Amino acid sequence: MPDKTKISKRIIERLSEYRTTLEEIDIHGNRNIYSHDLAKLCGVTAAQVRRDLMNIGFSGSSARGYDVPELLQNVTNFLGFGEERRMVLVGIGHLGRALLDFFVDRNPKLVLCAAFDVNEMRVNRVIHGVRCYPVSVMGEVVAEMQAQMGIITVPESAAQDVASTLVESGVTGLLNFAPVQLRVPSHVFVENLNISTVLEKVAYFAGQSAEKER
Amino acid sequence: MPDKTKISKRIIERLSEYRTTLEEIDIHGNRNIYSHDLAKLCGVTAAQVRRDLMNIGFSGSSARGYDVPELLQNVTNFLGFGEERRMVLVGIGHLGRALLDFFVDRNPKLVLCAAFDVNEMRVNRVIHGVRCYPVSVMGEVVAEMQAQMGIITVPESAAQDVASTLVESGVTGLLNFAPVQLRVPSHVFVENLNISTVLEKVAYFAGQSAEKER
DNA sequence: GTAACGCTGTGAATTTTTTCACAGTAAGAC
DNA sequence: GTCTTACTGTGAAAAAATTCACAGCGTTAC
Repeated sequence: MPDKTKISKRIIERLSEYRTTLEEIDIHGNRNIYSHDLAKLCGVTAAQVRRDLMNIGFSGSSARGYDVPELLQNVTNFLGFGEERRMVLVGIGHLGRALLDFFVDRNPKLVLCAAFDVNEMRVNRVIHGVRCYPVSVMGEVVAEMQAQMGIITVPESAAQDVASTLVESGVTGLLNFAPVQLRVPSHVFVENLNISTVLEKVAYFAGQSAEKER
Repeated sequence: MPDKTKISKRIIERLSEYRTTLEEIDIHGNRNIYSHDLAKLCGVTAAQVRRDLMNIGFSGSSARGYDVPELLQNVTNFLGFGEERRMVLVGIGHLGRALLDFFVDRNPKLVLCAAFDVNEMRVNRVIHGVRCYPVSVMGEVVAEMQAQMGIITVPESAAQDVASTLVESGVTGLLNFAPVQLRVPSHVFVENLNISTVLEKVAYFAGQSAEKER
């Protein structure tokens, strides 16, 4: 494990992208890759790639670039996928179901181990291999399974309660789709993903471009 | 329209969040808000809020803070929601459907006006008020409707073709869920939203927190 | 052998983003 | 009226992120 220096969110995002890309390159059988090429595939600059890899203490060769399998291994370990991570999903609406669907055949070290919903119609069954429970047993099940992460796709009004319960049960990372600022202890990491915000951003810049075009 | 200075992605994201929050505050009937309070609701600092509003040329009062309806109006206009924006969705899988669902009762100026899919089973009908077409007519329909934005939720292998067709038909902003770097002309804005990347980020920091706890 | 090439690793410079800190101001108390 | 208070607007400082630019090196060509 390289070092514990504080690594920023931005760098982690890029490392994750490098990892996904490297997996594909590895499958294709390419043994080496230059910073320049990896950069292009990920939409960043070559200097950025080199700097990021420097940050996690990985070195390449000046003639052959980076060894793909070795780098993949290193990035994977750095991100903590050496061991299995368990997570749960709360809220089995359309978005929740899309996520359940999404997990089929994804990162095998990120395991979605349970899903919860208040609606009785949606629980006590298995969707895409994931068992669905009523929220009433959420705290208990999460603690028992030692899940580390929670994905929140419930309506805004329920999000804070869900978050609190998850945190009490040992969860230290949340991905929150509800458009509300969650209050959690400082040791818990929260990533907010507000679809409206993302769309409005695209709308703004789409407008800018359209303006320039005229 | 305030000014032409280059405004960064980061600022636009925050403005969008302020906007959503202000709408709720407005509905609640509060007429004024301090930078400090808006900041807390959005998870940023007060100085940040003041700086951002300064960037779009909005001023408050030293005694009453910001006038809520006026600020909401200003931010809305700045983001370009004075007029209607049309967008289309390509890929009516689980994620696409979740997004169709999501749009019910959202920003009334961001109109999802059509959806497309290759699968014949999914088209020629109306889902949540949105008409679904086969991709074969996509270019034609998009151009006719003058859609400005496209949301791509097709598999990785089809994403580039879809993007190219959309751009040819006049789209200048893309929200891309496929884990691939799209090649588009420089006047087109692309926002990539890779769920895997977001999750891996949460996993990393959840791990860090869990480690600290021990 | 040695020359030429094109890569990495990385200090240093630059640019961008965020925070600090305080002058200026309007409202309310009295 | 004057005093107090708590806010905004904003230069300036600080911090963070990115890019530059080049020394140093392994490989290949000849």
